[in-house]
Amino acid sequence: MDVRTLCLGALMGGEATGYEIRKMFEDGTFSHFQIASLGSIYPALTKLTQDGLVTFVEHEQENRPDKKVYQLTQEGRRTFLRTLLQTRPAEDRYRSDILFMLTFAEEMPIELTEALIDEFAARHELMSHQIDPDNEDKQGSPSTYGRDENGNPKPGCCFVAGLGQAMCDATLKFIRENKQGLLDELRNFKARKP
Amino acid sequence: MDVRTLCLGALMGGEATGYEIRKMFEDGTFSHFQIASLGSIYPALTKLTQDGLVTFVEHEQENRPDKKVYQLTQEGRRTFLRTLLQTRPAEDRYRSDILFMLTFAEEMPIELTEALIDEFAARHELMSHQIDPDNEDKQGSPSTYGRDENGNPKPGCCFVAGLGQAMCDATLKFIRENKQGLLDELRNFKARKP
DNA sequence: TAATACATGTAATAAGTTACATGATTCT
DNA sequence: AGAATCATGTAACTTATTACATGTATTA
Repeated sequence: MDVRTLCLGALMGGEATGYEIRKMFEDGTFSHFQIASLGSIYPALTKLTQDGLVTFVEHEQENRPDKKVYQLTQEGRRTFLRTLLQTRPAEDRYRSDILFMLTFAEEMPIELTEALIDEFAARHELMSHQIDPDNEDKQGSPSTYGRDENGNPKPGCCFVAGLGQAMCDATLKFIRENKQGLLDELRNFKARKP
Repeated sequence: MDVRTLCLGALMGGEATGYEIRKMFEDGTFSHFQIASLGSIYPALTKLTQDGLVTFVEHEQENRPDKKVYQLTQEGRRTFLRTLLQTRPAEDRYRSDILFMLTFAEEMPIELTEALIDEFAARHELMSHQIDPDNEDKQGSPSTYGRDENGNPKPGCCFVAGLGQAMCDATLKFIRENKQGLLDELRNFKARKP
């Protein structure tokens, strides 16, 4: 799924600037299962504008670049919906340097192993927070996303959020239950053959 | 983590061909948290050979290209271990078209939603299988990986495999418990405003 | 004082994927 | 008969990342 489609999807929840769209992928609704950086979002929005799938209104600001608030056109909405129906979703891909490194735990100092596990846990704790739809630290954030016009949470979003939460919880639980065991094993392992 | 490092890691478990290394990322030990395609593995091995980090022995075969069995050099092993100690692991990144699409469940036919969920479940079921270290359909596979010279499973590998399994299980459990609920909600949702 | 948030945009670069090229054997 | 497995390798292409460019206001 290319960044253009991702942007269309992001705008399904209402108008937003490029900067705000990035936040959805960094912190917000989509953060745990899609990524898109500013360097790809801005060109994508330009392209979408040329193709008539989005329009923008320029809001002047003091001491800042003009803010461009993008919105789907009818054509854009239709296109996105069509894409949804026609696209065979690509394989999920998860890549984790930490897990790869932990595979070689025997070869590194135990402190490093522990640090890696702790970092893995910390990141998942953070993710768990970001997913939480009730978590509105983001006071007045652009997050109409995940909710419809009446402020009701959308079932699809809830389901996906719940799934993300479940994955995080499982990860954290596994670490709680197995970290010490691994570290002990590693100490034995190293004692036997130094 | 670039493909070269990934290849070095793959060879930490013993000798292997480029083709076999790909399998480790496709089906094997690393499949659930790293990816590497043949088009990137072969050039990486060539580069590593030039740099003296790996060597290969050519085994002639009938009716096939000669098989190149790669092996770490001492220098290669040292380099990998150093990388392990020095690398700040990059952020984990998970991307899932299916989850992205499911976010928009309200906008598509219920059958599609269900199909997407089922496919997501099926893929995780498969992954769960592939992770399972006891799963030796791969009779006599090159998988010395995850085990040391004596055939003992390596604690680090077990931990990572267990974690992957836990994530899969959590995902499957969540789907079992929430799929019907979502579909019902969607039916209500659509009944209210068609 | 340094970093972060806000705000957009471009361009060089890096990186990997897909497709092409070749070809026998085995499974379905 | 067709697909998949084994086996390597190259090259065109796509794609996104990183860095650059610019600048204020707020927070730590």
